[in-house]
Amino acid sequence: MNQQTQKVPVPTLERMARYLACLLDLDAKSVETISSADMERYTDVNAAQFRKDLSYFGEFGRPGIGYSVPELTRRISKILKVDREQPVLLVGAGNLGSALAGYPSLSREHFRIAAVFDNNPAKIGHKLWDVDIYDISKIAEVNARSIDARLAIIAVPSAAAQQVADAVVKCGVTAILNFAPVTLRVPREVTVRNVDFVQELAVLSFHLAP
Amino acid sequence: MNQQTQKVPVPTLERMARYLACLLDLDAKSVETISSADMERYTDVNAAQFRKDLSYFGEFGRPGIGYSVPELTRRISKILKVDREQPVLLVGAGNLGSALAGYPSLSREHFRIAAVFDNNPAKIGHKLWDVDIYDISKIAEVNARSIDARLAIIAVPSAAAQQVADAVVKCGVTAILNFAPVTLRVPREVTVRNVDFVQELAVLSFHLAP
DNA sequence: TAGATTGTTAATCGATTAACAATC
DNA sequence: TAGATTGTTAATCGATTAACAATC
Repeated sequence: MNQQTQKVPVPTLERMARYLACLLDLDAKSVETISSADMERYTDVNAAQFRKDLSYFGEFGRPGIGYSVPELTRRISKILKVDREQPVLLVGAGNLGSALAGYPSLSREHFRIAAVFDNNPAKIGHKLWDVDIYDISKIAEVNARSIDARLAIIAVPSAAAQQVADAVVKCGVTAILNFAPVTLRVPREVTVRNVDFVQELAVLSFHLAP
Repeated sequence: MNQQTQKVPVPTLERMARYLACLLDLDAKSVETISSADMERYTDVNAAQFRKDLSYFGEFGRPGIGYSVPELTRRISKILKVDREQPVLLVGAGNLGSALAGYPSLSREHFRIAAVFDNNPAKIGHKLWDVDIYDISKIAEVNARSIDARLAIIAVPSAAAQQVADAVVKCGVTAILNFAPVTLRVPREVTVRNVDFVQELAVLSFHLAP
């Protein structure tokens, strides 16, 4: 069975992304072959889980041998669609946006911040790292012109997040990474993932001794 | 049954943190009462799920009426231990660390960045927002002196993350929020949560049309 | 009382893991 | 061949959701 006929669990996708990051490291170190037991050592993901995850997408290894690191890297990259360059719109050129745009592992996985948007006149027309900052009202125009991104990162204050989501969806974005701690309303065909580090801290806080 | 006798699923804790953020908003708007069906409208979490989640910790509502927003806020805050101020060590005063320290919702949930650490001599001795930046080698000393934090945020490059984790664990930290895309090795009693936004992007990328 | 909504049980659904035949 | 390791099935485990008696 494959991706078309069977739907892939979200936890599997999350782990696939982990495997890829790990494999890119191994590949950089010129490791050639790896077994599922080795992967467990690197990622803490159960070896059976690893093999099961891969099985949603096909066959990747050789019994008795293991997996070719370069080949597995290539094939997972393709599955996650990071074998090609993926342009990303970044909305919000504040502290967080700036940190995200400068993140080293972005380019390694073929994500490219293609344009930055902000509503602060002091920033518009300047650059964030190497990327032009445009007025938020220009999203549609800029994206249509040449970028044609379908991925957007929302790194604006909570109060503005929904409007920004509406705007990026209108210009063709179908996947949003949202850093504002609010529930975004989007059409069903748009995928949203939320990152809320205060929520993460709260979960950790629960585990503290009294 | 309660927290002592039954273990709470991690997804429940994650949602508890969401509920709290939502309730803080509602409380700020002076909403007095809310039903589980209302909560579903705000958070997209199924109403039965919401009630089930709360049931791990006791009884919170009144049949026919719903939940008192101030009371529920107070009680969830207590469960997540954010009813008191929680000091947090931030390691890494780069772009990301800076963005995190300045995050507005931190203080609302009673987290306080109590000290910042970096290995860049140009930063040590200065401040990040209002907080002193110390040399990384001083973690134990600074934390012992007065802060006594048990929560730490690691926002340093991947290559340094494990050493930093070792250092904070040694000085009494039992919960770590890790932004470096590596698997940290820590003693069993230490809780780690990872935030990896490139991984999040990769999951989104999978969902893009070919 | 009648209507609303909780807390909890039981049913469903889905994800993880162990086991093992197939195969390199 | 013997040993190692895959891919997949079946068993286990855990989380979600529907249903409903209790109760405000």
